Amino acid sequence: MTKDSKAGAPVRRRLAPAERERQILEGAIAYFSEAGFSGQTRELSRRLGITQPLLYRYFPSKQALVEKVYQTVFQGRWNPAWIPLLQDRGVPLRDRLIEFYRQYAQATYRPEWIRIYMHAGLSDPTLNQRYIRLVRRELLPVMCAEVRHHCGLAVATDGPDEQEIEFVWHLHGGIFYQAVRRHVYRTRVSVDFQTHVGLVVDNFLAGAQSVYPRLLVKTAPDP
Amino acid sequence: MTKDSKAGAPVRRRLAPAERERQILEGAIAYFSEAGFSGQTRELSRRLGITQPLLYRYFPSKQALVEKVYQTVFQGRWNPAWIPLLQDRGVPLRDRLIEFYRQYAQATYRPEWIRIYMHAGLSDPTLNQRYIRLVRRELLPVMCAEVRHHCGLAVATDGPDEQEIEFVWHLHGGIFYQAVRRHVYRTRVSVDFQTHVGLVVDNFLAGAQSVYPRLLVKTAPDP
DNA sequence: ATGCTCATTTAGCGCTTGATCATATAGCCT
DNA sequence: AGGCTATATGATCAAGCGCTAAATGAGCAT
Repeated sequence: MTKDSKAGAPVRRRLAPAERERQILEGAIAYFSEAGFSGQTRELSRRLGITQPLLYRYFPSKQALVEKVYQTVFQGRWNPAWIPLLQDRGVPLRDRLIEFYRQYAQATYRPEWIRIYMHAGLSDPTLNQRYIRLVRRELLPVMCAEVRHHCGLAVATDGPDEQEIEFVWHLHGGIFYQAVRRHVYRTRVSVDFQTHVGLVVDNFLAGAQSVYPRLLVKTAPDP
Repeated sequence: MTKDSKAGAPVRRRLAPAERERQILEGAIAYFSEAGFSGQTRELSRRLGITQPLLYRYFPSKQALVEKVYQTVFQGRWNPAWIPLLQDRGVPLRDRLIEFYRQYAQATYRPEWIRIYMHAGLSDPTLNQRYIRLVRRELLPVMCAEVRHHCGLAVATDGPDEQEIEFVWHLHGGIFYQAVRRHVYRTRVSVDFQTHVGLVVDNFLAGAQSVYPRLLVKTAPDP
């Protein structure tokens, strides 16, 4: 029986500070995405195989660690190149949308992203509101414009109205909610994501041909 | 200066047990839907204007109170009459779907329902999985069948396949997610719900005409 | 091998939490 | 008015929380 074969003698491993910090942050993302931000530092340290006070050598407080988790998970996942991708009219709109959602899903439809996003929304939705403003300002107007063009309609000079925004948001939210079912409710979603997106995008675009003109009645009243 | 003008002397009100229990339960629903189930019994009692030990006269433990909250919020909000409503082919399918979502929204798209549902999903998704099984078993197959009929296609005898279910779930989830944006992220949704549902339902049905036949290729391969 | 440095642990403080029990008093019955 | 009942409160416990400070020892330079 060696010295550390029993629980009494822990294995003390000395890591380079940068490496240890990275490890703690990674563990914190995994743990807080499961337990939420009311998860305890002791349980986090237990999962990391370190003692709890060690966390405080690398992060001044739990709050600071939590904010670092936010930063790490949500920073740099938005790709500005998605906008020109969606605007490239040399490619059929359906293909642009499908390719966009392939990339967008890869960036954000991940367990940590989705779960931390929902945890944040329930405790303090400031982050979500900021993200939604981003989507609402950068992404949705572009989608509106491209759908209009796809339907052979003029693009409004003063931008889309609320009804139109909500209309494309239904597409966006419906796809996102599949990820919520998968990663929050942990239900099995046994269809291929790409195939599914292809179907709902085609459904959306085909339906838009007949619905979109009616949607615009208010913004452009018949003469 | 009267006896209870200062904080030192609380107003002790003696209620009928049934009334007090009802009041605590109502307050617990409001509080836990905001703070989540990691909310504290002391804060709950403070909001109710009672002392914390009094909670334990009516509920044996916090866990028991939480479970009563679950029961109260989710029990009896599902209306079996929705199924025959959706199957009534004397009414156009678009009108059936719009009326269904009007009633469904009134029953479930409420702040407490949505928020507690999401809180539950993140901490222990058992409840959500049960609810989703209900939707998946009772609601979605009916919607699939009615959409098929609406598109002039034969209804599959062995029920819809996964791809088809996910397809109608996109409609369902997209509408639900608008309620999540409203009640979880607390963003303003400044369109009329009925008008919005009308648009996305029409969009869905119009698109289905062209997409649904392709969707069924796998279940009914061409001879 | 030996000593030094600082990453890591052990011990523990102050506070909050869910839960308990004895005490006090509101409100009905007579 | 006076007494009884049981609703409500005050005091408090044990466990768990974020966080701190001193002791320890792993791993490098020499």
